[in-house]
Amino acid sequence: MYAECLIEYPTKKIDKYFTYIVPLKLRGVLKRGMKVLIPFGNKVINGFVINIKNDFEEEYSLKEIIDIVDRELILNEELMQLGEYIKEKTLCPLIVAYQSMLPSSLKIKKSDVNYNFYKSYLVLNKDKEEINKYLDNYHKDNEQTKLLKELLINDRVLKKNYKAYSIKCLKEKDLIKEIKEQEYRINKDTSDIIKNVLNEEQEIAFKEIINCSKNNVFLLEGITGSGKTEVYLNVINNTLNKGMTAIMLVPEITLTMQIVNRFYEWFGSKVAILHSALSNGEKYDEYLKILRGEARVVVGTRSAIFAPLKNIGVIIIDEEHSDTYKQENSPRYNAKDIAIKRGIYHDCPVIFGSATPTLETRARAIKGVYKHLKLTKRVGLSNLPNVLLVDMIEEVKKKNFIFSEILIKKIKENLDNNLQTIILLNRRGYSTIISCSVCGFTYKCPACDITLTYHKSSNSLRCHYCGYTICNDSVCPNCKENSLNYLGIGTEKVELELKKIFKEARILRMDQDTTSKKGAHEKIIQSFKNHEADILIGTQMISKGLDFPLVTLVGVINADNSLNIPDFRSNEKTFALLYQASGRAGRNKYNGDVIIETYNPDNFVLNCVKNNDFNSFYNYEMNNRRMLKYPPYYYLVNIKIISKDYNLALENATKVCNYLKNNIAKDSIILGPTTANIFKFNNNYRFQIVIKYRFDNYLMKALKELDAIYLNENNISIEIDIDPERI
DNA sequence: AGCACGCCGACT
DNA sequence: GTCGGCGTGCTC
Repeated sequence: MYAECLIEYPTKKIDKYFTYIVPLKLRGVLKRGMKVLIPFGNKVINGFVINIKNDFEEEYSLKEIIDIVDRELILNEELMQLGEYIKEKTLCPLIVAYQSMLPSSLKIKKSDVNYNFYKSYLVLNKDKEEINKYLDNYHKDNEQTKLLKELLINDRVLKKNYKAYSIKCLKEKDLIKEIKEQEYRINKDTSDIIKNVLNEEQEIAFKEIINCSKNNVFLLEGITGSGKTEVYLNVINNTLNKGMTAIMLVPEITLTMQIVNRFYEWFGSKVAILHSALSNGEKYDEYLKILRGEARVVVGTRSAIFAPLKNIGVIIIDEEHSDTYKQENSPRYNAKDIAIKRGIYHDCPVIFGSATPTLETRARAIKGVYKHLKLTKRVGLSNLPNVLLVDMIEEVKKKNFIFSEILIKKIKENLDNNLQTIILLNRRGYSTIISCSVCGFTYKCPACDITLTYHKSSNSLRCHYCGYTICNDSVCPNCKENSLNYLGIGTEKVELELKKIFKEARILRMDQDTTSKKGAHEKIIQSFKNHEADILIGTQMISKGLDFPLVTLVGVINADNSLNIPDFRSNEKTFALLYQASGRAGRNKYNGDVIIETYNPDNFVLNCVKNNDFNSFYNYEMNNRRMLKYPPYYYLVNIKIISKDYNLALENATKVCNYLKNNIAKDSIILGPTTANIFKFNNNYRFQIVIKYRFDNYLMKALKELDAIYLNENNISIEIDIDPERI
């Protein structure tokens, strides 16, 4: 008996099957989809079984499989096929597709790590009568007595609650023994909660979804605060009651703990969570719960779409517009595509939910490809906030460089009324450009092509792409003058300036710099929620799905920031960011205000935010996309040609371009080569070519061939991103 | 990916 | 004469 295996190395050079002999002891046990330990070259590595067959025709001298890594861990047939699909669609090595499905990836070298988690308990080794007799003769009032008495009442006690010495004595007397039981690290119970009655719109959406048990994709378009989560919870509840299972994806778990806790309240231990912030042990536990069928609802981030659930009854993608659903490295899959693929396999509904869906999704909903469900009313008493655009050109004339008059006035009002304020600025650090006013020198990262950001708290200059850090010595390194200017505003500066203006205000800042430690997110959010601070300053991470009842004011500093990013989605991203941020204001009985500071108060996108008008934005941007031939009218492929050698990169970019011109459909558009968005990154020069196409029967073949050409090149590499999130 | 093998340059 | 550079090719 023989097994065809993939090798754990995630490279295209070795993306093929290797045949091994199945030893007698594993016959009948070894299955397709299992991780195995195999000799390869002169090393022992992990492999992954693709096929088991009875004969082999090759002339190799075969080696034997050493062992199965984990007998419980096995990829089912659906996921095995899904792996092939991902390889085909994203041009990744097959093993990479499977690695992204498994919890602790195949890459882990120490294959002897046992992730099973045990707790040790103590139990009686004699019957209770004998123990009582023993206690009658043993009169000391020590821990041993206490332990025995405890065990007469409870069947077992936790070992760690007692001293090793006492345990040792009792063991020697043969009175107690130790047992081990496997435990899950995460264990939640349902709690009695008020399950809100659905309003009319929610009820309609709920009914539509549950009455269509077949495969259908829904867009649940609901404004912020309209209670999409309640619809999800009811749909999932209904699915579980039918004996089926459910997956729900969220953009980032740490910021969505409020939703996860709702899931625990409703479904308790039936919920498994999967995301990257879990420890390897926790991941393993949650994965086992799913494999064993104990967890029937999976909540998680992108890769949770591969949860090995059987009999899936619904798949939900919350905040559908989030860019986190697209993986930015190999395999470059989009969880939304996988959701649709799995939805077809299980013939179950797929729900995309958002207040600001992507144009692609909304266009499909309007065309009738997806079913369009709408929630237009905010739940409870809350009203939509008033949005004000402030012209910063006028403010600068009044020497207000960061905060406009009206923003300061409103913050003050909020402080006086004991209400909370959120300030959004999509740039971290203190100052984003440091340049010399004498010689014009500007600090740049030596490995990347961007300016360094000044961080005042650590007095350092940092590259936000590669992490390069140097100490700031306050003089221009070029002309040695003490003439450095600190331009461009970051969250750190906003915090310090606000502290100067409002000396008694309690201010929190949430950005990558203040949330690098595990649990820091939750701590800041909880603290703000408990009203331990008046003002929360942060980057876009504060705009997502958070619900703070006392926040009545949201201020946006330099809203133009994200409009000016050179990407076809920058309008869409800006609208979503500002619209979602606005949704943080006035989620309760208070009315909310949103103040957006901009140098372009006439900008159409910003005015759509002001008018809370997604429809106008949609029509405007669809028109842009149609004219510029972008999605949803055209599909995109982004090809990057990367080398440490500038000339080599440029030369090959031109070659690739010519190759494409000769090998793909004539009506497909080839743009470039141009410099990539981050032209130089980690000392690599990056050129890119963008393909826009509608139907192209030659494209995939050409891309595969291109990939193969660069396989054996050493100083140059190529990256192909099909349906890129940004270009 | 990792490693061995192999063929040319500058050193104790 | 040897140590070591990294180009090439193989791993069931």
